[in-house]
Amino acid sequence: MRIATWNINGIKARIDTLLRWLREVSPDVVCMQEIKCPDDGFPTGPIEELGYNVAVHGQKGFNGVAILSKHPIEDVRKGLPPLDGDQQARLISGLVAGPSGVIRVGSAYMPNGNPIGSEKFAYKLAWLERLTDWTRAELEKEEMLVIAGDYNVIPAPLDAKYPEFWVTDALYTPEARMAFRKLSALGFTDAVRAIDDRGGIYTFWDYQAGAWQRNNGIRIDHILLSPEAADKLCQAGVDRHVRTWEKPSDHVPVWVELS
DNA sequence: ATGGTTGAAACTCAA
Repeated sequence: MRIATWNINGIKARIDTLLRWLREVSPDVVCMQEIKCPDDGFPTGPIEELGYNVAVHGQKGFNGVAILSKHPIEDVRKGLPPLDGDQQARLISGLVAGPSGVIRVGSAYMPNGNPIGSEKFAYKLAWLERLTDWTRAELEKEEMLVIAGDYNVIPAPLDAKYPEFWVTDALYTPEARMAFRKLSALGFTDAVRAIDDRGGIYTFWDYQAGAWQRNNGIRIDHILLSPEAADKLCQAGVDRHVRTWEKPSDHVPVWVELS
């Protein structure tokens, strides 16, 4: 079964693009980020018409995550513990029973964290630590767990066309990269990296300064697999061609194929 | 040093 993640950058502005991609790829599960709408603003109708169930954790204007699934989504959990005082909608998870078995699938949108040293940067690092705490508890269940999303972290130099360009950016700070490594080290497999260890695989190109035309890209959207899920990893990749479509998101979909 | 772009929502912010 195919599980994908896509930072859509505004579901209302991108619904036709999403439907086109769903028809083309027909993934079993899609983790979405930056839907930028409240729950009742999500265009569930046309998505359900394509055979998907929908779970949404929305927010007006900013952030917002969702899960689409051809299989029923059970035990949906919204938000990242501790929930008190955190108004930002950046995590949703649910149990999906598909051809590969029962998987807890999480759609995660890590904070951007710029500029470095700001309150936002501190929130980013704290959020990654909270996610690490949450996943540590989940991993103890020794069940299939897939955390897919926009991590807003460039893990290594080969994950950027021009790494030196990013040294003053929160996405590439030693602190952010260390936090991502600490999360991964709990036992996750970075699916795309496990399949292909070469450079030049990017998931995001800025709208500005001709980043796409210059292939000035970075790999910040990741699919992390628990050991039980990694055992079933067959293939992984990036739907790069979607960036050539009209009115594209600045991110492209990333996917895994599990047996 | 600045500008370059986009979405959502509102006369600006976040990315």
